[in-house]
Amino acid sequence: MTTLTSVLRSWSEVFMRRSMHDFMRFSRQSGLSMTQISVLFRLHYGGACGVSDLGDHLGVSNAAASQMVDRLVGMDLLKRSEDPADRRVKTLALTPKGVALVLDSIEARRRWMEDLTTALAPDQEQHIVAALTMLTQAALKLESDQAPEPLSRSKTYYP
Amino acid sequence: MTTLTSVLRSWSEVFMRRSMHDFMRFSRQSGLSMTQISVLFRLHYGGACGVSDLGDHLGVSNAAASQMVDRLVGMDLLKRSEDPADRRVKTLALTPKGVALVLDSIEARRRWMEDLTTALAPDQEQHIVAALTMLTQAALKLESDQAPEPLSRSKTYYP
DNA sequence: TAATATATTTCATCTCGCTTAACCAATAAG
DNA sequence: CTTATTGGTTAAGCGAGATGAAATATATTA
Repeated sequence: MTTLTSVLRSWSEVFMRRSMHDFMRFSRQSGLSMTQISVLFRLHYGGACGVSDLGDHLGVSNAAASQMVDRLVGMDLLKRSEDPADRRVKTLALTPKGVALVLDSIEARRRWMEDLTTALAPDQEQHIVAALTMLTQAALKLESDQAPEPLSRSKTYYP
Repeated sequence: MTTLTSVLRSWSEVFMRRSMHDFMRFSRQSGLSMTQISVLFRLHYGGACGVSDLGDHLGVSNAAASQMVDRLVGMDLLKRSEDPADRRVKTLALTPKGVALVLDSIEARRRWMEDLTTALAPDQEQHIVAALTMLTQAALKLESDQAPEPLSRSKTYYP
């Protein structure tokens, strides 16, 4: 029998395999650790921030965050600049090279989805759109139901 | 307009957020690194194997694999035993504690899917089952089309 | 102004995971 | 039987990433 649960499991298996595979490839090609990638995506999606914000985000001491930033700056992926409003804080932002790296990764995923789309018959599309919409909304509802408290630092960003 | 691509992106966002969140939580709670988790899942899904098989799987030297195994044995998650057929090889297998850890993680994912299922109206189910089936098959087809060569060591296992 | 709090960096030190090289034991090949 | 070859471990050393404690510079508060 094909219950929703089993179909869902099959789908997430193939989807996860793909995602993980892409992630690993990205990590190897760029030579970046998971943490470093997380920092880049945090800055891309979450916008510029200070060193200790990053520390909070990663769940790590300020000293560790500072050193992490230092390495990324050394790779020309991040730049540090003084916040004119409060000259204690160093505003962190992606360099053009950093942005390019992030966009490449996003593009790879987009391309896969595009390919997937073309692998489907046009008359299948409509049903799938409807189904995925429902599924996404159900998942979002679950998310808000199950996390009445803030997800706090676990707000992870990924390629 | 809601193209399939955009729906797919929304879905993968929420799905990935969930998966990553679970993964990170598992990693923190168990105190295990990504590599260590990968080893446990490799043994769970792939069955017992020798030290160098593990090294191949992880893409590292035998020495590194041996040390990794040593740490996991120290945590009572793996056990080493001599293969009676070829006494050079040490057969690796999960201990009960190791199995329990893996099963916990699998169970968490299963529960989420279960919850997701119940968050859907029963009359939606049928459509979603059909849609996901199509989607999964399309993705699998893509997979086999795009990887005529063996994916080799990239055969990752995940929680 | 003086005292205190905040943001970041630096330093010494630790652990993890990796590498290469040397090594031992068991098996396979000549 | 001798000589590779193979599977695994050990040792020395490296770099990443973490920590706590101390240092520095800027803001805030009493």
